[in-house]
Formats: sequence, structure tokens, C-alpha cells
Amino acid sequence: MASTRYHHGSLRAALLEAGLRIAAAKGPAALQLRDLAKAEGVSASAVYRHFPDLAHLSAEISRLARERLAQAMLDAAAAVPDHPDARLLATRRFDAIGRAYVTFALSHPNLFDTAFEAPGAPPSRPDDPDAWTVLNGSLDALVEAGELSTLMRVEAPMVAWSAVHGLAGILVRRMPVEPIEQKSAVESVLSGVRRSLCLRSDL
Amino acid sequence: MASTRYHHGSLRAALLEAGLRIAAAKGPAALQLRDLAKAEGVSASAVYRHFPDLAHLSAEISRLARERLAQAMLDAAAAVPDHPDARLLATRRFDAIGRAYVTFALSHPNLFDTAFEAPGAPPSRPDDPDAWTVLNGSLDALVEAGELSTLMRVEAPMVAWSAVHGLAGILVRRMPVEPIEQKSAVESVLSGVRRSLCLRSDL
DNA sequence: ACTGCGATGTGGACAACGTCAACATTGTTG
DNA sequence: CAACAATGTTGACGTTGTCCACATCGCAGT
Repeated sequence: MASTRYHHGSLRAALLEAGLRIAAAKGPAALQLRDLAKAEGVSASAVYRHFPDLAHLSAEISRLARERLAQAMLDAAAAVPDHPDARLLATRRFDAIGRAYVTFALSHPNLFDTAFEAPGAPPSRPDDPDAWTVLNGSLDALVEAGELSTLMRVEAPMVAWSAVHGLAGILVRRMPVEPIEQKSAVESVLSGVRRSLCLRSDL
Repeated sequence: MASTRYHHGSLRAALLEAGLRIAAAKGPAALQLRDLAKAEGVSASAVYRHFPDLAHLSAEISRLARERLAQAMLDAAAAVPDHPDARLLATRRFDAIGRAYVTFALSHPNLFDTAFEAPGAPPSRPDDPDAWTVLNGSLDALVEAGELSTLMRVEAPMVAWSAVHGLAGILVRRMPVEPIEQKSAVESVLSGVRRSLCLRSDL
């Protein structure tokens, strides 16, 4: 706790936290080894006691960003008010996680970049509670409620994730899309996904 | 043409060409000023006579990559055999450009990255024959053929591009998508887009 | 309680990178 | 043919990631 003691105590966790803060503020490209070290009042070489190199540190921060995104999706699903109609409820939850995905990207564009465009983003498989897992959980609920056919269930993840992930990336990167503005773009894509999966449109 | 003459003659174009080659081979992150210069047998500072800095050079190369992608889409649309049924023809062309988008990304993943994830990718608007323009042309043809309603026409670009761009990005970055393999993922998403826009499914 | 020893942090060095200023060479135009 | 703008070179600077040798701490074992 003292300001100047030789050993930091929990440098690894502190570096990740500082990195997440910097990445959220200035984007994944701003993750510099010397800055991270200085932010924790520590020498640059000290980082190498906890990470083999900057790439591994960045990858870990990227993983944390993906975790935040997944958590935002879970929170959004949990915030959907209960409803007697199981099919309607499952559809609303599905809609909520898709909307949360895009909302997260728009609210924290740098974190979204960090999650998916940082060096060494997702080549690792067992990614804990990531967006993919959350999406599949929601789809299972749709099947269980009888709102999604088991046949559609097979292709549903790619169809839904492609649309929502693509939309988020396009909006975050401010691509040449002026005809309609962001809000209606989100609604269009989300209802488009529902049509793709033959879900009900009235929410 | 001589190997050693003081003035290169067309250094700017040569740098862009070499950059496109390097980016296609090793990705946009491998675009280094000194390497580019050395590839043309020229000093590093010489680059600054043609580009204000590396970022602008990268952005130009990124623009060229986007041009290649758009050209691949145009070629694919032109390769669709003629058909008496105008609606079917327009739908097939629409399908072809979407398929070309994903195919390009899978065939040239580094170029695809260069096109959209390179520093300073698409903040500039008048992007000549880019993918967005090609897509809109195809959608206009669908409306003209009476296959796409003018109401759908408004949201169609975002719906279609989000899905296809998202799919391409996901497949290129090898995200955790093992349940179904690439080929069927492409088919699922493309037919999903057709369902989203209420187009016919029989091609 | 003391003594090692592994874990952790420091300092200085290195090569590579983008960038710039000062100078050299070329081709073109009056 | 003389000036000049365009283009290329050389050498340097500051910053980056990385590594090596050394310093310091915490904790186990006698």
C-alpha cells in the first residue's frame, strides 16, 4: 500500500486493469509497454516477469474486453421483464442481447476494437463466457420455447452473429453509410435477423 | 529502366504496388516505411516526397485493396449467365456479389484486413467504385425488376452489408465457429439475407 | 533466528522504427 | 545555358520493444 516499495504486490492484475483503461480511452494501438509500466510506477522490464511480451499482454487485455462485452449481453438479457408467453420472452431476450452487442460497440468503440481487432484477438478457443456462448444460450432458449425450429438452430448462430457483428463493426468504423442513421440501422438489422430466423416480429 | 539511376521515375506508383504486394502477403501490419523503400531500391526519406507519412501511404494502399474487392464483386455479377426472368437474374446477381465479397475475404484474408482494418481505412467518403456502391447498384436492379419493394430498399443496404461483412470478418479471423464449417456458413448467411429482404429462395 | 534461494523489480543497453533537416542530383523551362 | 523545382541521399534524433546483468524482497528450511 505504501507508495514506494520495491515489490508491487499484484503487478499482473494491475497491468491488465491499466491496459483495459488505456485501451478503452485511446484504442488498442495505444497499448505501449513503457506506458503501461509507467502507469504502475514500475520499470519497463518488470512487465516481462508477468508476460512473455507485449503481444501476450495485449491478447489478455483483448480477452478481458470480450468478457466485458459478454457480460453486457448477459445483463441485457437479465433485464428483460418476465412475461407469461415463453416464446415472446425468449424472443425479447434474443433481441436484447443483439441490441446489447451493438450498444456496447457504440458506447465503447475502443473496447470493441480491442476485443476483436487487437493483435492476437481470438485465436484461442476456450474463451469462457464469451459472446458466442451467450448467443448460443439464447438460441437454445428459443428452441426450448418452441419459437425456433431445430433445423434453423443449426445455422442460426452464424446468421445472427454475422449480422450483428457486421453492423457493429460498420457503425464503429464510421463507414460510408449515410442514407439512414445509426438508430434505424440497428432496428433494420435486428428485425432482419428475426426474419432470417423466421421469428415473430411483434415484440 | 536502368538498375541504378538517381531518379526512380514512378516511385509513387511503385510504392503502392509493392505495398499492395506486401500487404497481401503479410498483412497490413507488415507495411513498414523502410521495407517499402528498400523494395524499390530507394532511401527511406524518398518516400516523403510522395506521401506525407506512412499513415497516408497505408491509407492509400487500403483504398486500393477496397478497389480490388469492389472489382471482384463487379466481375462476379457480370459472370452470372443471362436469364429471361429479370427478377431471377437480378436476384442471382445480388447473390453473386455477396458471395464474391466473402470469397474475396477468404481468398485474400490479408488484403481484406488491409481494406478495412488498416490504419485510416475508410474515413474518406468519395470512395469511387467501392463495395457500397456496387451493392446499391445491385439493389436498384432488384427494385427495377420488381423483386425488391421500395420500402425494403431503404434498409436493404445495411441489412445485406452487415450480414456479409460480418460473416467475412468472422471467417477471416477464425473466430470460435466450429459447429458448421465455412462453406455451409456462407450459404446460411446468404440465404438468411434473402429471407431478410423477402427475396425468392430458389436460385 | 539466520541463511539461502526463487521470485520480482531496476538500470542500461541494443536494434529497428518513423521522421526530419541539410545536402546532392536530375530534368525541365525560360 | 543558367536557374529552379522536383526528386533522392545521408545522417541524425526520439521512441519503441526487448534483453542482460544486477539489486532487492519474501519465504522456506535447518
